[in-house]
Amino acid sequence: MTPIQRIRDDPGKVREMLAARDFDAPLERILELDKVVRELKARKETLQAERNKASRGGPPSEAVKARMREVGDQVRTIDGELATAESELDERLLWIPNEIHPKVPRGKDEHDNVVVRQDKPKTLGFEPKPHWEFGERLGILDIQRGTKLSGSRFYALRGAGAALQRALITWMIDLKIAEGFTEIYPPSVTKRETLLGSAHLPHFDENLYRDEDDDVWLVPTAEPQLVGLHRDEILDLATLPRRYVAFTPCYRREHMSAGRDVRGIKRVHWFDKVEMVVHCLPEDSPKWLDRMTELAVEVVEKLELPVRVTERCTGDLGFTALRGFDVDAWGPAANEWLEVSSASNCGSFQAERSNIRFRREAGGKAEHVHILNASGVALPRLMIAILENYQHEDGSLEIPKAVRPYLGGRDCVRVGEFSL
RNA sequence: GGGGAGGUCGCAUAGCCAGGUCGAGUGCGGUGGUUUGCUAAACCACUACAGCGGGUUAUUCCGCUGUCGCGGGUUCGAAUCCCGCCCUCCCCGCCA
Repeated sequence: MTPIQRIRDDPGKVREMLAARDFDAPLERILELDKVVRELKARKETLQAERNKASRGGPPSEAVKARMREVGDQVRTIDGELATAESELDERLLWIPNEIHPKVPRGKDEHDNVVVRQDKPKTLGFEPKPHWEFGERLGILDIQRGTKLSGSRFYALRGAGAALQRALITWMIDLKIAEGFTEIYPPSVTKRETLLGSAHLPHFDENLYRDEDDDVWLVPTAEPQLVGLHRDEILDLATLPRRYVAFTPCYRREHMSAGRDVRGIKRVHWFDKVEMVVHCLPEDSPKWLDRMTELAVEVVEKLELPVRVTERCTGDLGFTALRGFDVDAWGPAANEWLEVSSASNCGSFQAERSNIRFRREAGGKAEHVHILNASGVALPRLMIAILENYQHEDGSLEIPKAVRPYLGGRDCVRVGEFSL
């Protein structure tokens, strides 16, 4: 159901949803605009019906022409009012978040998320160094020069550090391909329309980089591209579920989090991510949420890193999600759980905005698909977890067994191999 | 960047140059039916979507409006004329 349908249908329910998400929207104003728009349309259509009738069949008399000139003027007047009301209505509706699944735990922010699973943090037997210190000493992470090149919150990987990340990307994509996902390599630059479809616009607006001249935007994740792939399409039932995996760079301005996580590479303006998106039948989306969460967990587990899975509460759910889980890896030096993936069931929300449908049977009515996304997973935090869990006291880094085949068999990065 | 062609109902096309029952013809595909031992073929019918209103509210139904890449304009009336934009194809140039 689209936002306006939901509001007409049960404004109280929408109000509850807004409160649960700690969001605000002028529902009264929206209902008023909706009413105005409908009335104006009704009046306009009556006039148009009269005009169509008169112009059917051939040249009308001068008297009729004169009358129709009047009708035309009236239509133009209504069009003006309609444009004003409709644009305000449309704009306001874009700011209505998705519904909330009834099972979602209520809560204010991430502190109220519910732990579903939590491994024991690994102990190293010595005091682990933070990833930035460890990585720079080993010569595989160069934050200073990244900053020199591009500013704060940028970094460069060096030598085996760069190779490790590249290996992780390939390995993670291969895991998804083995699960039946199709790899996509989409542009990392996109259009306004695509971002409106995935609902990154308008509410994520201030976190996005853009080029004003050409109205092109840098993607904050591959999600808008993997959703937008099927914009304005009716998907063949036999091709569902559509499972996609993509690697892209991701760009975020992070103006909202200025001052937070400033050290290291936990929160940066540009990072790499492997992302999954599934378009499926509505009845299958709960199952896919679980499955995609498992696929994110799989990555962390195969790297033999401690895993935590939490279910996001109402206040931390995000604009587009009905329900979602976060997957974290433990960082022993950071002494915190690092969010490496966020899995969301967006239901029909993005499919409605992107006009993506399917038919259950030939000639049947087209229904919106359900769309889900999950990171599979984000690289910087995975790199942090590896640097912190696999460091040795002598300053060398062990390479997790799972990615060794992707690094020509390399099992460690020795001290002295690389230097900044 | 310069020049040319073009974007029409799932696909392919007609209609545009001479504006008026053109929301739109034809072929293919699809759906239903007739015929048939079965299949094929043939024949017949149907075959976009959205919004609003009415009847029913389980499905079916009726009326109106809009949509011929998108947005404007001209006109009593636009798929058809004019302007802007987007996209595709071809040729030339330039850069990789």
